[in-house]
Amino acid sequence: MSQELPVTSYALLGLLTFGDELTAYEIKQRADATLRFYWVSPATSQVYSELARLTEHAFVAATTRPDDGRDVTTYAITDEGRAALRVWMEETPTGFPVLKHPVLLRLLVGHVSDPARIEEMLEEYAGEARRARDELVGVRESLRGADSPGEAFHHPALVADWGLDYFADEARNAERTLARLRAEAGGSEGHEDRP
Amino acid sequence: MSQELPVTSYALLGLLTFGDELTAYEIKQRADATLRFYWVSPATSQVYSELARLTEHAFVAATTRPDDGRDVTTYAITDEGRAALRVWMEETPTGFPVLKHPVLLRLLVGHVSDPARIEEMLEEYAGEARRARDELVGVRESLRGADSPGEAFHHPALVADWGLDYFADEARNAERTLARLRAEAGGSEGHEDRP
DNA sequence: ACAGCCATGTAACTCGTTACATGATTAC
DNA sequence: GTAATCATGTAACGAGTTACATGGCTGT
Repeated sequence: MSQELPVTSYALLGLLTFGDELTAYEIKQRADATLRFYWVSPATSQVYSELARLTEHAFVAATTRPDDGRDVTTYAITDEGRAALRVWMEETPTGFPVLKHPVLLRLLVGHVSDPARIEEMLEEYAGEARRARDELVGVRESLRGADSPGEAFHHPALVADWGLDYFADEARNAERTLARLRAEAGGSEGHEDRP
Repeated sequence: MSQELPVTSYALLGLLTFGDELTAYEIKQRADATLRFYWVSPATSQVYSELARLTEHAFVAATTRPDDGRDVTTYAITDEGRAALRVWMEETPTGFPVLKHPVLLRLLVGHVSDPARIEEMLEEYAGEARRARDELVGVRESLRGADSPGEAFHHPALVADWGLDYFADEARNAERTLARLRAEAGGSEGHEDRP
């Protein structure tokens, strides 16, 4: 009954399945630390509105408690929420990944731009991919101790390992393409058939 | 003057830089054949509305010509369009790729689902990634003959080669993760410390 | 005769973003 | 005292989607 929620809703709901109760603010942080790499980094305002919707559906329960004078609201997943997440996982089609890759988009139309600019872009991107990988290494390390089969962070660890490979592959592809472009530029100045 | 267009606009504009003049319908097909893999597959209706906007900006020129009785409109990039594309390429930040990966999202919360369902999902995805790669092989083949440095499809060929690697890596990661899950399930039934 | 492709749009809607606003507590 | 972080939202907007509508031409 009702798989009519956007995927991001289920994603946020999923962040609450690790045994703790979080504020919207903390959920946003958790999303930035993990979801960001392979789904999205929802805007803070969206986190609040999705939580409001999840509360309406009774998939999460909000608890408002005074904390040092001010009121703080924490959210916990409910049994209905867990059931809904399970139904979504098992009965809705997974769908194929969507990749929005501005580097590849710009490379595609590289012939309208300065070759040096394209090379610069690839170099920058290789660096960014390596930095993203380094950040993920940090995430992966933080899972150690509870990442064995059956433990709480086993699946997140599998995801992180996949991500580590992905970013390494991206950096490698950027560097390989860069090397090809440089070899061409160096091999013959401007034109082909010049001995 | 005006980099205020959405990236998809420039993407469609870029599809018109390969020396031909296309109908909206054909642009949609070209997008489905190439852009789809690393940007988006815009809805047909969006192709029409983006082309209308690009025409307003004089980045493309529409030519309506009767063809077998009915009127057919083709679009060609203008000099202004080429200049705008170049400015966009060289003066706006490229941005980091956004990956919406439903397989990784579901794997992350795998502990709320049936393990068999997760394995099934990974198996399916590995197959889909291989099929996507096969389709890209077809695209890559179609570029042969004009893919050398300096030729029209050199950059698209670089992109396609990158994509071939990407999909192979995805299939490999899916299979590796699947193998890990199966090894765990087979190695010890349910719990850990049982000899 | 009918399905499928070619070709062109309009209308309604939703997801998600940016900008804005507020205020309290903590660290320097 | 002032900057950063914690915490919570509202409002306006834009990109992109689905659903709908139309009609001619092409192959069987």
